[in-house]
Amino acid sequence: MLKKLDPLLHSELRLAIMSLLITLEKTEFTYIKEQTEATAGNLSVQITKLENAGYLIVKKGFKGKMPQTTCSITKQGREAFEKYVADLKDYLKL
Amino acid sequence: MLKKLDPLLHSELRLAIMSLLITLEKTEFTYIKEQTEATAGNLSVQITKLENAGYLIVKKGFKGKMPQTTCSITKQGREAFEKYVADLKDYLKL
DNA sequence: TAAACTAGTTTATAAAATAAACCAAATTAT
DNA sequence: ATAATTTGGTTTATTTTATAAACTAGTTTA
Repeated sequence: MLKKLDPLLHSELRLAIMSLLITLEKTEFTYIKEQTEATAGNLSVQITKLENAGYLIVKKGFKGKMPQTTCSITKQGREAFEKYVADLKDYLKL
Repeated sequence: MLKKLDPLLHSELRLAIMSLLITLEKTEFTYIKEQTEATAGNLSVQITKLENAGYLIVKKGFKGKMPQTTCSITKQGREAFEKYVADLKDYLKL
């Protein structure tokens, strides 16, 4: 029987965000925006969802005088990602 | 850069349907319903979407006196599934 | 022959994704 | 100096999607 996929990760943009974070460990909002080609609004919403789930943490500071938001993945987020990959493999026949 | 995922396949239920069809080649509606634990209504809707996209074909007949709907994957469906798997691998770091 | 079940479809509702509008401050041009 | 533009976002509204509820048509069982 196929496992239920984590609905929080089964979203193209959120998966892309997590995919970046899993290799980069710490990433700026603007960089994620560039890489994913998402709109800022959409990105903001999806990052907040991942934050609320405890999959990443958001730090707000400044780079020079400009505001800067950085995200980093949590242990919980990493584990959720790995579980998602494992669950999905059954669907993909991998 | 991450590839855009086929939105038709990036749906848990539709992916489960395609996942069944890709190995079984021909499958009854009722069997898909059992395996996926989806409601009949939801399943009917999602099968129609896959049919409209040309990813599967639906045949209606009878098993004894009872109506029977069977689905089978098309070449196009198989190719779309394979492309989806390939695209998704980048997200999953596989 | 009435009640319950099978095999679905259609339609309505809930949830999710996305875009549009907005805000505050910084930078650039006049 | 100040007006216009850009940066870095958030909030809210709209669209899309997923899901569930209600319905249809016929069959089997009591």
